[in-house]
Amino acid sequence: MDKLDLKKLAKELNLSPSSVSRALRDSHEISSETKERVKALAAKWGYQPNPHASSLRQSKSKAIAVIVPEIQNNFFAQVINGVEEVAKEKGYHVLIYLTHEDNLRENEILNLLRNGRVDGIMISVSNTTTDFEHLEACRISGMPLVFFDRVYENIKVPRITSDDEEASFKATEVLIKRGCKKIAFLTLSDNLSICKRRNSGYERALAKHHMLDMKHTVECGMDDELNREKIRELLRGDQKPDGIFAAIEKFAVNTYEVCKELHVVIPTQLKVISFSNLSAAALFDPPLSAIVQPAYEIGKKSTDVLFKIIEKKVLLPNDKKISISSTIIERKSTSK
Amino acid sequence: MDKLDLKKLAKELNLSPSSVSRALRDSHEISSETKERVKALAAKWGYQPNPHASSLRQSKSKAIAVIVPEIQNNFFAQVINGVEEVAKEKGYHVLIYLTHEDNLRENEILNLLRNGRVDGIMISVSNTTTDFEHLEACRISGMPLVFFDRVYENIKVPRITSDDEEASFKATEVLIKRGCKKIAFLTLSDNLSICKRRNSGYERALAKHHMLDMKHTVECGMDDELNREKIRELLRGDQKPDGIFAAIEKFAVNTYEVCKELHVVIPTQLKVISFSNLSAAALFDPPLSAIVQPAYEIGKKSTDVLFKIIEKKVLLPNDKKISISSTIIERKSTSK
DNA sequence: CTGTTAGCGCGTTCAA
DNA sequence: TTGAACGCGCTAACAG
Repeated sequence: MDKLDLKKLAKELNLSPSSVSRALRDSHEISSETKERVKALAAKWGYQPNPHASSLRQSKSKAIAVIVPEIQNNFFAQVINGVEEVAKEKGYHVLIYLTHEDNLRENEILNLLRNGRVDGIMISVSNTTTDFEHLEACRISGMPLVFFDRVYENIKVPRITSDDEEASFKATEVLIKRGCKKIAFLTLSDNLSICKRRNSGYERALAKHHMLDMKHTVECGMDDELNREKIRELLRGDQKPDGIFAAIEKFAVNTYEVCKELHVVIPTQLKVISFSNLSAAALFDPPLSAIVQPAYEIGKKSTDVLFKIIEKKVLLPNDKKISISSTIIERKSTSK
Repeated sequence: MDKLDLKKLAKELNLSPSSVSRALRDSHEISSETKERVKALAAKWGYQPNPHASSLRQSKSKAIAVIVPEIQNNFFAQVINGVEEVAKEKGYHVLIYLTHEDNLRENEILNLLRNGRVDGIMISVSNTTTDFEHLEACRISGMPLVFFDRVYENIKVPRITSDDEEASFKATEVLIKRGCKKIAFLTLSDNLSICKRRNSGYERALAKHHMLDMKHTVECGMDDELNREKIRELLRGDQKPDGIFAAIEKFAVNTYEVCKELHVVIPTQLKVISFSNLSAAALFDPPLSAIVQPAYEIGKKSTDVLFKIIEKKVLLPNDKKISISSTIIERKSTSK
């Protein structure tokens, strides 16, 4: 059996292609009798409409794009899981693009998508993104667009995040309540929305407990060895902290590595808490106290909002800025 | 600025749309002078051809599909990373589909893709897949298809895997050399290729060391609590093993959980080794000995082979069955 | 309720 | 070297 199209179905059924098309799309202007006939044959022959023809005609692709910095990260993987779930229900397809934290790559990807390949875009911006013209251009072009987790506040599109500031505040307080006097904050780039918010939460907690003078922020990056070097310095210095709050899971891992190396005992000598969506954090030595973001929910909610835009529904005010609560799981790494 | 198409470019340049099209595709029958003119304007205006029109015309989509059981698993995430890398270089787009280990879902997805939406498919089959007609139908239809990791041997398409049998043999020998006398094997479904191969490696090692009578296989599943229950039984029974070899990372995690609960000390009372691509396995308590699969390489290689098929290149005999070596990292969980 | 016609935007004829 | 015309497969507009 070779190429199957509407015309072939139509000929077999003694109908016109357009009637077949209408029948398959459940048009109200087709008798239920012929609908049945058409659908039966379509099913029997396993007919699938050519998506390119249909997309071309309707100028919509039935596909959405998810742009993330990396995928080898439980958080983003869980988000994608949520996205796929919602997309599937809508009969949509999901395209994945990785920026590898590269602003240039992010730019290229957005360019590729500016031609109708997708009906909407969800993005978590890369940490090297300081120039947002490509995103603004995307918005202006009318492409449905949603930010999640790592957002850019100056562009007026819906943002779905977790409660970073509040969660960081609480996490810092956990350390304080467990007796920490000097808490260092390991963060990524300060031009990253999540880092800014997490930093505010950290500062607010310090301020509340009159510890602002002990504030110590260390900017880490993507390179593990470089991070370890910075953490080594930190733990060897005379301003040695007794608590570390890591804004990124990776940095908690780096901290654990250095502690092993330097024989710094967690939690006795150093308490650690971190953002992390790794379920195996409970098996760490010692089990890592974690701020778990609602990744799957963020994925689902972002996709919901994106579809509202695609379907030109009215966005409620609270669709435009959604914050979903994280959960703090205290484990041994912050115990007394 | 609204919709941009060949016609608009053509008008501005005083050329016909077909000439513009040819110029952009570097046709030899266009003067290099006009080529430059055309490309300059296209770049300036940020022209991107409509992918649906072009796909419809050329019957190719410039997209490939990756079908995986789940994404919240470092192995598959790393594979996708490799896939995206190669696809990007080829100017291809990557569609992601999750089966959630559901044969039915797998079936539906393959059906969706049977109409030209993608030029090729890469799949790691779900563990509930026992009926392979949908895959065979896909192959017969002429759709470029590649299996990776979890393959189905009876369908004649290229398979890219890691050296499961050999790696399992070695892993089992690690346990034996560290003094284990009773080694249990935690596996998923026996109709899964990887599990079959991993089981053979396990058996071969036992046989070599005359321990086949101690063979003990436990079939686990996707439900963590159920798995823990099975492991609890195992560790409480009078046939209590002194070594566990987990075919799937998840089961090692479940084992650790149960050991904590029952105060079974690893590695003194029980040694553990597992397939795992989790870099944080080094931070476990105790650090987990792991068989690390070359996930990223599997992703890249699979995509390379898929493109060879798409481009109708001749497949060398050793493109059809590729096995890439895993690496065993011994850590404290298997020390004496 | 159904058929006919036209055109989505592109790339490939064929003709000049 | 370029332009005009056609059709990929589908669906929306217009008839009947």
